[in-house]
Amino acid sequence: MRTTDFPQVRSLRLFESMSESNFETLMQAAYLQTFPSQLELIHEGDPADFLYIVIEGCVELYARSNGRESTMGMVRPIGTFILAAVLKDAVYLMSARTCQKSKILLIPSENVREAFEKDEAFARSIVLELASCYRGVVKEHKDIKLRTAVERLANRLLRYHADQGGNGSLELPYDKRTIASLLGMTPENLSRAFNTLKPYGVEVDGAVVKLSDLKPLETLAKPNPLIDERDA
Amino acid sequence: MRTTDFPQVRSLRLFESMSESNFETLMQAAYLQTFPSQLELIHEGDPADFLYIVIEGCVELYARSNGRESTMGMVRPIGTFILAAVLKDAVYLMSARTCQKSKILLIPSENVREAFEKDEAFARSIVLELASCYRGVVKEHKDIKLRTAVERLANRLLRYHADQGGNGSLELPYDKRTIASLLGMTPENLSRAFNTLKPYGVEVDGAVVKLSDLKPLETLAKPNPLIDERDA
DNA sequence: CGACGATTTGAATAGGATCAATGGGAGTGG
DNA sequence: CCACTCCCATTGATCCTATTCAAATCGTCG
Repeated sequence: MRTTDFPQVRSLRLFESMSESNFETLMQAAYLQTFPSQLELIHEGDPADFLYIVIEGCVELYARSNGRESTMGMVRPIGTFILAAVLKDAVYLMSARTCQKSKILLIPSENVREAFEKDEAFARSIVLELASCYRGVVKEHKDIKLRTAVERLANRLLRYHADQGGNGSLELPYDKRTIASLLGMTPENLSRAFNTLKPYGVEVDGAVVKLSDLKPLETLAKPNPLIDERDA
Repeated sequence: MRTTDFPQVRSLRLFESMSESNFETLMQAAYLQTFPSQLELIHEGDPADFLYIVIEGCVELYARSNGRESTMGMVRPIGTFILAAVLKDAVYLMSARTCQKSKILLIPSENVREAFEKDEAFARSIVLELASCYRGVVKEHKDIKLRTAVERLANRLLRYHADQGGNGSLELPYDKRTIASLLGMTPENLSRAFNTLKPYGVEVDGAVVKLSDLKPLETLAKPNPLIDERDA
């Protein structure tokens, strides 16, 4: 794996201030692999052998307990996952599977920790990355503890809408079943939540959602930057 | 504030590998204050001016949205809170109030970030601390997404029981209303959940809970180390 | 003793889950 | 190109969980 293969990886906040030679060393230890859809990449409880970076495709993070399963997050290019487990040399708390054919970069945990020890700038970048991830989960936790299912959906729609340009229309980025699980509800309940939002100007056609009037939707959703806005 | 004032602070994982002089500098910038019970220390949305360390007493982290409020966590000596906001120079995502008369050490954010820039060992400690906090929230998030209220209570009781020696009896560490909010339910529902657990050998008398038979309780709770166990 | 707050209990309601059945593409094979 | 199949999404009916509102009880503290 040569450094020049991945300018996008290099440009990740996590790596950009790393020294060239340390980055090179890290990349030389890494593997680039393409996986088919629906392949389980990691399984919760297993030791964290690799840090994963999604180069192409999409990865779902999920967790199981008892007989239940819930989607914990989605990772799209260029994004990393399970950094915390790698740094702590602990077991994964979440499982991960591809939801499309995906190109993934795997960096052995040991090498990440070594680079973390050797490269001061990298250690600092990791702090900021971890702090962002941490705040992300806190926001999700607030979302689920402080809002009803319909409110969570309304706010999520507003977020996707803003992300996609805010021109009155948005495309759902994942299967509805996945979105339902992300939002902590069943697919049936998601479907009903969409119906509940119809009087608020939400029109669903497959994966396309049209928002004909933001005002009433925002009144219902009461978006809160301390929950809905992504950190810098 | 002199270094020798706080051997316990120095011994925090966060500070123990910091250089003596940097630690001294940090402590000299810090304030030690005693606050009465029920005082709001920080308010979500405000800029993170200080890193807080609980020396004595107890602090509740909570969040509000819409008209609702939920307890996000409790901090006891010697524990820090809102490290992530301080490092990112961002606003607090949670509010905090004392739940007893408490002695708190406040370190100006700027000084923490300065130490983080200057002291390599400190930066590394922060990474491990943040990674632990991150994994803690992920576990709470799994808890609430994968379990019913009764299951959450059962597992929490088992955790307190183990923490307190596992001799068949435990004391609830907080008000029932607080525990209810921590577990994501109403006080009424907590009361009913206790009743539901009665046939499983759970006997409640005020803040004292007796577990007469762990087997059936564990069968119901299905404790999962990837949710219930604290990280090292 | 009296007052207050916390907890518990009861009744009614709402929110969400489950089970079952139907409709609707997307992809496959003829 | 069409029929078939499969999976996803939707809808309906019902059940269960949890919230809300109200009232009673308990304990503590002055």
